[in-house]
Amino acid sequence: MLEKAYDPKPVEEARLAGWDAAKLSHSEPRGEGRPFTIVIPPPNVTGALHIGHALNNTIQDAFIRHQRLKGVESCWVPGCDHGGIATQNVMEKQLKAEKVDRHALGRDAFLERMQLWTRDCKKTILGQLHRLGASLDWQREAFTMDEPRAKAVYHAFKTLWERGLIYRGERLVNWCVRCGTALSDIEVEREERKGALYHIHYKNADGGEGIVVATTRPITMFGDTAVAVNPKDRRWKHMVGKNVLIPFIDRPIPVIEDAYVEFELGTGALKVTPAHDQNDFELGERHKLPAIKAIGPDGKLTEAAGPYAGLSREKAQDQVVADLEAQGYLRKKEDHKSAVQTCYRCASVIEPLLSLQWFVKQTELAKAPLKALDAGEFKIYPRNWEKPYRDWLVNMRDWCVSRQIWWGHRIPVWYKDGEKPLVSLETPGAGWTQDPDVLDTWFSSALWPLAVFGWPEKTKDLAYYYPTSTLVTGYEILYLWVARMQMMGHAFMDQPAFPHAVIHGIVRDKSGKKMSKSLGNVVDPLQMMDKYGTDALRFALMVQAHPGKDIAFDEQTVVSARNFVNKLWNSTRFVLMNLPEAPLAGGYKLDKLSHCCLETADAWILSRYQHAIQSAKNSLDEYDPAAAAEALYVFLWDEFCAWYIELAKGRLLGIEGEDKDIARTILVQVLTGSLKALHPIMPFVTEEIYAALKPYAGETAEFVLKGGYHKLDYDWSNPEVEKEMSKVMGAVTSIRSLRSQLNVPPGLKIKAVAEGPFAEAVTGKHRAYALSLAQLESLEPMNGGRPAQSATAVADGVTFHIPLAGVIDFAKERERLAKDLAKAEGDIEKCEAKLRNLSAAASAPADKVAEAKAQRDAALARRDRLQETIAVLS
RNA sequence: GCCCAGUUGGCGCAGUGGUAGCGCGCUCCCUUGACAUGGGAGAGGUCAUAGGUUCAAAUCCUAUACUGGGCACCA
Repeated sequence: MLEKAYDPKPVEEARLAGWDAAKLSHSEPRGEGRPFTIVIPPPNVTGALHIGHALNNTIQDAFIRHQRLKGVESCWVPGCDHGGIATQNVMEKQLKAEKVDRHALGRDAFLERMQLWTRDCKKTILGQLHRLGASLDWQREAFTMDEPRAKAVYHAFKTLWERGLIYRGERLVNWCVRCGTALSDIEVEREERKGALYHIHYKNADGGEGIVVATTRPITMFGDTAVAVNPKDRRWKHMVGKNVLIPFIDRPIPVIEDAYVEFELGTGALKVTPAHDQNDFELGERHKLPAIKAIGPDGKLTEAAGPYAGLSREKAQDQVVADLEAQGYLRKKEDHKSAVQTCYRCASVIEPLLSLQWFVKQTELAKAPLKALDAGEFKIYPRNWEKPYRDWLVNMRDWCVSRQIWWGHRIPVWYKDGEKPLVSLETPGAGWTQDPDVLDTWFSSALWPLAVFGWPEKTKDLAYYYPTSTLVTGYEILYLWVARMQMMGHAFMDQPAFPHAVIHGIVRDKSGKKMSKSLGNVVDPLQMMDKYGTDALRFALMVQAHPGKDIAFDEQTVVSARNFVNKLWNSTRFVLMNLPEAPLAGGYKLDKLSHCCLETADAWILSRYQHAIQSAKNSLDEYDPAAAAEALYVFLWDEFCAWYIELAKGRLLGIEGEDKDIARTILVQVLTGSLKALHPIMPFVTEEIYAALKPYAGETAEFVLKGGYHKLDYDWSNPEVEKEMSKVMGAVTSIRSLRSQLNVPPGLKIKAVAEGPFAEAVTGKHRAYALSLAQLESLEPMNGGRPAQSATAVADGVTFHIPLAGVIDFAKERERLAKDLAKAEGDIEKCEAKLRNLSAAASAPADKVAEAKAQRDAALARRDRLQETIAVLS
């Protein structure tokens, strides 16, 4: 016998051990037909997993288990990402705590420490995924920096180089002064900050009036190589062609014309700093202006800044502004808010810097993914993400892939004096030195769906599993990762890496704020699992995982999910309590029932069951986990437990016989089938229950996943019986409501007589249901007049009179009836409005009219009964 | 500036043309032999605003407001 309450811990441990021993989640190329394949978004080896990972991986696991239950060969590849800058930053923090400098340690020793860290971190992360129940193919674990993946990276680099898609050049890049490296355009975030706009006077070289420029960053003026004005701007026309002097250093620069300059902005005169601004850089190229670096990679001003050389950006800014003011250069200072760019890894201000870097050309690589998108060969769920994805592919600039850090794939390029750079996968011999930089971590991530299956080798795995089926990730890395995997997939395999991308939201805190360590509002998934069980956490996340939407995470949701798990557990306990100790040979099977023997409740629950299962499966097919979770929750709790189990109790308490076995069969089969449908979301408790139930269900599969979904070999859908049942439920509810509102003690059994068109059914066929669920002592059809001193419950098709002499408070009863009457009248009004509408229509749908009429008539009948009753009472 | 999403009871969210739903919370009653991690009964929304389409709009269209996000620009 099961325990009274579900205890997750021992069950989870035992089930995990069982699945592992059976290698349940391992896949090999086999059979005909396409497999269902997912590659995990590899978590960075920066620490432990957070609640967002729990969401991401639970969704994937649900999809994978769903496919396995459908009988599709399914493979989910685990692994981690080395995480480039992010991981190096973690290590640097550790070193800092130990007061060790990375450079003092040296590159090799540093990398050795990184390897050790990575080993531990991978263990932690994979352990957490395992505990979450993620049915990953553990034998396929990959790492973005292991041997096979390194081969893929080098091969990709070399191939792109040979195709002319990789080049090295001096370009303006986003430079993070703190991380000491270049970043790509999408690794930069923008935030609006308050600042000032400084109007600065540049004197004329030959002593004239000069010109006034406006800038937010005066310190860049030491890198100015021109001042530009609009050719149509008459205010400055006289200055064009003249030279002006940069304050303090008196370096002369020309005043030039360019249509890019706008009249209204600032003073209409733009200082041009090609080495520190993207637009200025382009302007400089048009006019063949030199680029002078005023700020170095260390964030300090260079020699070009004359007296200010060596000062940090911040200090120099204050000093320069003070001096400009003191010496009369500053003509005006106005408040100005401007967008500053910040590093997505360390949040420090980005410096646009001219530097020599490696780039991947994007225009060519974007063509195939664009075509695939337009052809519908690649779809993003929800679909509204397709447009931003498309826009990004169309507009992106070349991808800067070199990083001036140590942790990553070293760029496979070698230099030697007097020789052209050599792209080589091997050390080319004496005299050659390798490029010190490493590749952007996203370069290797982009190859992930290829590399995990052995590319560039033509492996059996690659042939079988590629392209993968579905990619599940958050919208924050749609460009950073998804788009690039598609580019690489097309570039190297002529196929998209996956036809579907499922984009989910991020997990926020209960009030909708983003979780962050500094806000202290992070939720630890392990803690949730410890407290409520893994199934509860999974269900709580899934029931809120509406496509593409963020989740406001409230621990209360996990509590109610835990309650649901317990409900499931206890309903199973109930079913088992009502089964004989020795299972029936072959089990209680639906196909042994003759349909004519089913009671209304049986036919009803089977119809609802079929509907719920189908709806859950469809929702998972459509990548809507929340809808699947919701459908099963409602069915199991509100229909199966609240009504069917209660309705079946009568037969289960009765004598042995066919009736009892039918009830048992339906309980066993519906429960078994439902828990299978729930298994993708809550694998542990469903596996445990399945083990207890399967001898009775006549099943022999070792695990839920092995047996697959219940096969429905008969169409149980039955709208008629559903309608009938809802009338029964309405009748029961009307009596319960009466009892509650008139304060009839719950234990007190009462007598009732029934009248109306549905009274015969209620007092006959459905009598037992009404007696037990409404706590009735007796229920008879009304003969003659209504009983004296009685209260009245009016439901659709049936009116109950319940003698309550001595118990009833007639004032309360009148109040109650008046309320019901008002409701009935409201309903009538709504129905008639609808009927007026429909009859006014040229082509009123006949079924809609009939439906509305039936609704109105039911409401009318209820009103009449209520009016009669009220008349009798007054 | 352009684009996208959201705006539904106290809170968090479903609901793509036909009488407003769920979870949590709240009120009252109940330890009846699966479950108090439970059961029953209730209270509580003119579905952001203004127009429009339609016999009929939370649902479709247009505009506005607010919130969030993406992109671009910012001298």
